[in-house]
Amino acid sequence: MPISDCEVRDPRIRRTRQALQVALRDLMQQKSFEEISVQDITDLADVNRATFYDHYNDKFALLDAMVAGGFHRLLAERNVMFDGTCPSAASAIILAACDYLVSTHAGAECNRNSAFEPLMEAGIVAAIQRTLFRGLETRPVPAPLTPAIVATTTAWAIYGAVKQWFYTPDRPPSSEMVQPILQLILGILQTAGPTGPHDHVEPLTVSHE
Amino acid sequence: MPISDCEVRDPRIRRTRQALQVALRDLMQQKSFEEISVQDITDLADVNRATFYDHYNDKFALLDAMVAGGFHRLLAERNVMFDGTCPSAASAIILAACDYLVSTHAGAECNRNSAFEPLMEAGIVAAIQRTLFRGLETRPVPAPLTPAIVATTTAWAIYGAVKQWFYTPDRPPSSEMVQPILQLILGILQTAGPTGPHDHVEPLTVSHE
DNA sequence: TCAGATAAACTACTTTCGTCGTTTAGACAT
DNA sequence: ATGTCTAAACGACGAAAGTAGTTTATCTGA
Repeated sequence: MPISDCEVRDPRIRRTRQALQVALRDLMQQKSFEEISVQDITDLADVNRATFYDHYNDKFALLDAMVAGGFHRLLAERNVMFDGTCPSAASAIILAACDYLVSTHAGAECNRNSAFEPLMEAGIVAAIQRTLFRGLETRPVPAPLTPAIVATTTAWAIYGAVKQWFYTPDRPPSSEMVQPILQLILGILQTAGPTGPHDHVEPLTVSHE
Repeated sequence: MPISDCEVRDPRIRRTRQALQVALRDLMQQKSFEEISVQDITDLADVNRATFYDHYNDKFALLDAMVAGGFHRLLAERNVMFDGTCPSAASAIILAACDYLVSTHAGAECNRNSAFEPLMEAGIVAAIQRTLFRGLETRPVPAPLTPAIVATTTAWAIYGAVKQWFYTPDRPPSSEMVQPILQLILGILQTAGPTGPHDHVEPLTVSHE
């Protein structure tokens, strides 16, 4: 039975799981997701096929972990942290989502079929949601809303906007879309009241490297 | 090879596909989605297993068609039409999403794993998006936004809110959540300007039966 | 009504999936 | 260093997934 992916201490587990994720990523440069078998992945990762199932329920679970982890890492690399006061950190999240979507669709196309896209999308949205929630969980929101609802709504809204931008023919560069998308979703975030003690909050630091 | 699902003339095709969808729906009252095999579905639908693949690529595609069609039908039954002016029709969409989510999760639980949930969610969101887009496509929006982007963003935001409500412990009844959720997403819709010729637009008619 | 078209049934086959039980070997604490 | 714990390897198995080709039955249009 598979074990949770976060906070794995044993280096053997990390090595194997990373090998599987790298193998899947590389294979997706050539084939579409549904053409890839578990055997293909384990062959390339050089682990036994049965071992695969010690870590993931199926290839969908592997994809899920890969996307969620990859996007979360992208946010971490860019030092994106959201503390509840919106503007700059939210922009960084939007831009990261644009970049990630572009990067993952660089390889083989025809992934618009099957369960691939919805699954990848769910992973991205979940990562955005967690980031937003960390900044919102202590803030008051009018009942019956909750910080979780505000965070989830914003996360889904952001991804929806980015996705539609991505599939727009002759889309403008992502840098020009960040502000308009931010304006779209700002109304949701403003539902949350000011953060507890202080009335003024310093804008969040965001650095691109 | 599967054929598109909309506008099927041959009654044989309609009968078979409906039988498959009904079978899957009934089976999901007892087992979780991933426990259901194609054989189970075709046995209950009383069609040959090979015939299944004449209509759908796999059971995920069947689920997709079932959810999208089912939710679309729910909207149609309630006479939900969105013509671009927000309030009442948007409320009806939100309420329908709540109801549909509750109804589909009435049977076997443990569907939070695997690809089931993301796939179902994608179907619902797509149906919401199409409904919104029909009402928005002729309205002006500030560049570089497009009616499609506004519609998609709203659709995803609505579903995100409803989903998080659904998973909230001791959640209030859906009727009490419609207004707060509407307030959350209203800001997005208001990005779209007034509909073409007339400055005042009559509220959309919505009837529940 | 009849003829052509085509969906469905059916059989048979290969591939992939998912699991089980055993063995091997690497990680970690003492 | 040494012993214990446990992940990984491995082989084998049955079940399910897909696919291919042929036959049968039904719809559709003239």
